[in-house]
Amino acid sequence: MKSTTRKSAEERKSEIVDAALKLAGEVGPDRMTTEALAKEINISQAGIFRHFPTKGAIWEAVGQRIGKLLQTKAVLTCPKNIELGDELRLAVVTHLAFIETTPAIPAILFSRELHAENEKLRAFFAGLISSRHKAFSKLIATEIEAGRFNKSIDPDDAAFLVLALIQGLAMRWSLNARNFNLADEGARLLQLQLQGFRIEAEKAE
Amino acid sequence: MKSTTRKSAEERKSEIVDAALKLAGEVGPDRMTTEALAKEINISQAGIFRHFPTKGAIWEAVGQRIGKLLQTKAVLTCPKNIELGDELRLAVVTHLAFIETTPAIPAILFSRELHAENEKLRAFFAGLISSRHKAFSKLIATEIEAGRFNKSIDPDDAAFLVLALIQGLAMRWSLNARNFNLADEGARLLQLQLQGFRIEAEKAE
DNA sequence: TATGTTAGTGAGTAATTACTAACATAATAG
DNA sequence: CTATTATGTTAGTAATTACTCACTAACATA
Repeated sequence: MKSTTRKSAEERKSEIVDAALKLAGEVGPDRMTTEALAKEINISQAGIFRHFPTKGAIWEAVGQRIGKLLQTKAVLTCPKNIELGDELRLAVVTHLAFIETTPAIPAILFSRELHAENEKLRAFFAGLISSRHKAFSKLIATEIEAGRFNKSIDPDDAAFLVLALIQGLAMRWSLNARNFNLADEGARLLQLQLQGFRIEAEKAE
Repeated sequence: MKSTTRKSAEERKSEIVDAALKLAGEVGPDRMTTEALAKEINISQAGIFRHFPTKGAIWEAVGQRIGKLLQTKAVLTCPKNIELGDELRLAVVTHLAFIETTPAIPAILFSRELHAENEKLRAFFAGLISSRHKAFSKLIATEIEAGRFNKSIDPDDAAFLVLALIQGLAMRWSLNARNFNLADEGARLLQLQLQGFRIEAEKAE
């Protein structure tokens, strides 16, 4: 199929990153070959390398795309059918909802590409996670100062528990073929988690 | 290097599984090639296939080995320097200590081999996790019945939180090049986690 | 000691996959 | 309208890796 129209490099690059995100979620990061990528957007495999010098560069671009999405889109994807008591719950449920629409994220997080092959990608994700941890920690500190959370709690540790909740849930979601609702399940577990942090109120129903 | 002594098939099989566990932890499950396996035990690469029909079969054997280790060795590896308040904490810290001595476990849990290539291995690990979940859930239910945990807590959900704690911690450990003490860090976080479940006692120091 | 069995080897093969080289044509600036 | 550049193609390469095959040496034992 000889193409008659060509796209700008910018557009193609974007298409390639789109396809990478899609395939990383669908078939897994390590099966996302340059061949599969090429088929997805209907160009030749070699054509990919017009736009990225190495496959590693594609992964970097995917990382940056995810970073951008997290900034710009995350809030929008927050489901409206969940009651939100506070900012922390908003942040967590929003994050989960975003993961649900972008399953490539946990897939990449559990991938060989990240853990063994691509140091830059690992550093990038480590940074993302670290920034989430800081954000959660800050929100928790605020709750403590406001007297809503027990003041004996270390905000950093509590933030680790919340992060672990997300990651553990993502892992279970992944192992269970993504066949339950992340945000719903997460909201329920988070309720229980935060209840443990809270000071003497509605602990028993 | 022509060998002059030969080992029994049983012995060799065991050696191969040992080497697989070791290499999966050291270089990662997906870099554990049959070549590397062969070098590790000083036989030819082809020799591996005298004992296992496919590489997948090796993974299955590794899974079973891990299952056995969990049963028989887990309790023994529990570190003595940690005070244990109750059975639940014993179970979790023991589990973490075992992971620490067998880093192949999280490595496999995050591997493509498990998530994408080997359905049997996935099922096996899913079973392991499920059995841990049940065990934790039971222990938590006991605590609730004994009046030490808040009775509004759902034991299954609470067990998910505890499991998530372990898995999230293992992920952080893995991403941080295993450069902190799993059992110690886990014991501290668990303290905070369980404190949230407990009924009105020593909540503030 | 003859004979069959089992553990082992060396030399391949087929498939996959990131990446390159040489060439081709659409888009576009002058 | 033409020259140049950017985007694309086809056809390859080199490396990796699970797995096979023909054959051999150690071992058991009748």
